[in-house]
Amino acid sequence: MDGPAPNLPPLLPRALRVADTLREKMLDGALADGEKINEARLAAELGVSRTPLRTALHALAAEGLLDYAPNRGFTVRDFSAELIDEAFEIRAALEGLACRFAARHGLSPEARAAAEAALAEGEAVVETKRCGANELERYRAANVAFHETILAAAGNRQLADTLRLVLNRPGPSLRRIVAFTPIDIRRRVDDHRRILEAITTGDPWRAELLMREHVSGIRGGAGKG
Amino acid sequence: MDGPAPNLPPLLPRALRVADTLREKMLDGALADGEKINEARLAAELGVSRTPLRTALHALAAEGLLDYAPNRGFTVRDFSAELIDEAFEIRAALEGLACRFAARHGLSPEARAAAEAALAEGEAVVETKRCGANELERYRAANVAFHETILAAAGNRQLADTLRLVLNRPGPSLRRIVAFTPIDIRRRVDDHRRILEAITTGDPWRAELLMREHVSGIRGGAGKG
DNA sequence: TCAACGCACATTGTACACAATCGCACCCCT
DNA sequence: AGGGGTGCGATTGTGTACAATGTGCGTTGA
Repeated sequence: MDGPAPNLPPLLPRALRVADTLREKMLDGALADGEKINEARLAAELGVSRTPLRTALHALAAEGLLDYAPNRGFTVRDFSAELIDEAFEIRAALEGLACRFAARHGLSPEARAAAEAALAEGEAVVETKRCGANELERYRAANVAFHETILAAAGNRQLADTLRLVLNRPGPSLRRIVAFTPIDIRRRVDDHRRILEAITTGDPWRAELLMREHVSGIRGGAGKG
Repeated sequence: MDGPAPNLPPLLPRALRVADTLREKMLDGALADGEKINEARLAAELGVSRTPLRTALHALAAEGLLDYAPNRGFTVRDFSAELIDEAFEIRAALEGLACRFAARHGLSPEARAAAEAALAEGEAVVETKRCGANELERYRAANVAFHETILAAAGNRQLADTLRLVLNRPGPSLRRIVAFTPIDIRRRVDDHRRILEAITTGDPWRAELLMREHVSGIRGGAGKG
């Protein structure tokens, strides 16, 4: 048996922790749009040296979250309203593609079970006819599970990576939870059912179309539906 | 008048030069798929210290060109045949989207002129009825110009960034120039004409569909058409 | 013989110091 | 007074030294 505190904490490299922290700050709006980043100050704030910070900054710039100008440093990219709309359309296109791939490959029994479970959970939330914080959180979790299941079933890592980049943007971020009416949730769950049906019946193009419409429909209403 | 050698070379940061160099190597296949990267050795080869090299590596990992495992370093991602097919479908979806945006916004007079010029150049190549290295290069340039014009006309930087990431992958890279028959070129130029027509007549969905088909059709034949 | 432990080497992660560049204000010249 | 050059402070880019972690091999004990 090992000592009282085994060998953990796993101690991820600082650069990764810093990158995550900065992503959070950007999603939370703690880093204002267009803000210039001072490496020395930010490094001091985060309690690390400039080296891992710079690693994180360059990675975030490559992800498209920061702007970088040689010898002039980094600035926070701004994601204003119209840009967010456009980001949703990109997300819709990519998730639609994922849906088509999933339908083409067919769902493994496990994937199908997971999708059904997520769907059932969503319908259970609808059944409550309520729309409090609790229901919202349950739906959000079920929704994320549904989308991730399909993305996994697409079996395309490039697509998954690309989509994740878009999802990390402030706009279509999963964490944007917005007020729903019960009707909104119902409609989205209905969407999910039809999408799953199209996938299981092996209708790739219909599956893609439905998913695209589904994601596009979110915008103008809310967060991740 | 300025001196014999003004103030140049512009001297981009080494990290950026290194990143470009590595991208080239990956496209040229000079870095084998799955190869593990030794920072010290590679830094010595490139004649820089590990610092800018690591910056470049992390950026490339964020772009999806490298795999990164904490404390275990970087490996070159492999892009085998089926992955390339899938990358083309991603590209098709994104370029289709760009096409729709361009059709929705409408083309500025300059953009339209540029697109027409690229198209005319392509048709001029077709007229030669030849398909040597010279014609191929002319068509390639015209093709790139056409696609870039539309992408620019889409006026969506997020989409442009996302697409550029996909284009930097070994598969759908612009630099993959493959042998064409004159008929291939003719068909692609015809595609271009119809796409441009759909854009100028303001038919966004048709424009998207045509572009998607156009890009999908490339695969199974060739490089960037 | 084999498994588990532990040491030593190789490789990656971080900090710090210094060089290069940029921005700005000041000064000089016309 | 205005335009341009110039030096200084601030910020970014790079090299290097060192700490932390992972990996492989040899040893040891049953």
